[in-house]
Amino acid sequence: MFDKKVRTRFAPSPTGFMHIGNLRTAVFTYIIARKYGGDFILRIEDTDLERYVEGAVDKIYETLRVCGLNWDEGPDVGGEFGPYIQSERKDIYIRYAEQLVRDGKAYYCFCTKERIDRLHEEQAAANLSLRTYDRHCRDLPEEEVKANLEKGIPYVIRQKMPTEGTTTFHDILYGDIVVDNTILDDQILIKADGMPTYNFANVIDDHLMGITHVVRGNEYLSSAPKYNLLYEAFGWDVPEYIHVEHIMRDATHKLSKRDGDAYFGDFVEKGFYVPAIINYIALLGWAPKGENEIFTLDELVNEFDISGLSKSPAIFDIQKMTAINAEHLRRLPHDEFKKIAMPFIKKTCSRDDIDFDVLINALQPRTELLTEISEKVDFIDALPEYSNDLYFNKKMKTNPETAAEALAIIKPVLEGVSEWNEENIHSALFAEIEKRGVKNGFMLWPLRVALSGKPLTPGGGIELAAILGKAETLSRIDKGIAQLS
RNA sequence: GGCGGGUUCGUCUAAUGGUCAGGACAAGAGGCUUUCAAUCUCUGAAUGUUGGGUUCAACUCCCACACCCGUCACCA
Repeated sequence: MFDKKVRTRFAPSPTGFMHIGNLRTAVFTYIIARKYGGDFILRIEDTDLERYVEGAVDKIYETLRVCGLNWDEGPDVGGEFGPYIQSERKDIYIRYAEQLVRDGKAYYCFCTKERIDRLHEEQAAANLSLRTYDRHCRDLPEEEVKANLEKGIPYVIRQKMPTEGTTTFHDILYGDIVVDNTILDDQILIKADGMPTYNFANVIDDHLMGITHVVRGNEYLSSAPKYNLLYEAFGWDVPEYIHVEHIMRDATHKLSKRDGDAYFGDFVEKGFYVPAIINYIALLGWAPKGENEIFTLDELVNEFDISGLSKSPAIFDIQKMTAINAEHLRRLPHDEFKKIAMPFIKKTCSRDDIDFDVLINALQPRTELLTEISEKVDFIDALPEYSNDLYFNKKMKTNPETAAEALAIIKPVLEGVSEWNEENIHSALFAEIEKRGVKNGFMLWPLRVALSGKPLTPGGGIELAAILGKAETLSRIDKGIAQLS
């Protein structure tokens, strides 16, 4: 299976944004190349002129780069098997198709689109289960072909399919798949506009570029046997195929653009951290050997094994993805998390005289999505209006009256803290708590409320005090006392 | 409809003839705690609610059936 250097390719069509299912295919493709010390090639399949979207190629580059899926050969970085954009390879395909015609394995077809449509309608009306081309031009006399060509009648090139027997196709995951040749259509190789069809261009390019492992979506499984016939016609070796199942929205629907969140960019916008996205989608349709499921891309390469790939569709679960995201964020070194979190903090917090390191420490274990951060720190700039009801806490046995008492005690204690840091605030407060023999919550719950005005905060009263600084802390305590009297 | 493929807790999956069918997310209960956060502990939850066969033994192999997905383009 790996007797020659592994070469894999990711071959997207520039028709829009990067779909998450497509990205997963890219991830698997990349991983296989890296895992076996091979090359990862990027090829742009733009043979459908009508569906081409301006800027889509740049989007592909950008997404792959952000994800760390670096390619060894491709349109922008070059390579010895270029060009890597199919529209620039037009002549190559035509040359190979014409070779097949000369060998009697393909033929010019002058049938109009209208004729084919009519044919299919008739077949449907006759309740035929098969709708194939009737091979009208398959055995046209040579003179007629020549005459038509000279007259400039538009044509396509079709492959002659065998009319009997079976074709066997092999997939690493699915094993041998055998189909009856009678169901095979004389497929079009070159379209009337001179562009190759996807099927044809794929075979030519994969062969010419020395691709050893083809990873692609499951939707190609049914048409796969046709490929073998093409390889056979040229006398080429067939690469290994790995078809991966779809990512589903639910049991009966694929994750599609209609769901609004099927694109890579959508997830980034929602606050997902890129390595976590990669990690999660890799887990959709693939399972590691051990019980750990948190991996960076490099770790995935290390951990990957084809036998872990699944043959059944996987339903996308945003909750699990969120959990994995949170875990990735938690594992980040302090400074790395700070770098990532800062832009989100800055969205609602303009102050820079606060203790960011304490804030980061409080935030890091509590962040599931990066976008939550902005809302979590919005009390720092200005204390929001809040209701005294927040001072009620059943478990802590606090209420507005006990809170007023507690804040009055806290104020002079904190005023006495000369070097303002988390540790000193903590020991000053706890000394007082011990002295008075009260519950921690008696003092700390009101402090947290007075400093934040929020029911939920990154950290408790001591951390908030450390973050806000002495002056701001004391001023907010005063505000709390005033509001309670 | 023909053809191809698939089917284990709600979800992702492990177990490729022998395990109390395991883990993670989610859910529920509890502990700790300065929060409804974080963390820890525990619980419930599945082999297609099908039917046959092979075998000492079937989630695993075979045959039906059911359901789901894909495909049948001058789209990829």
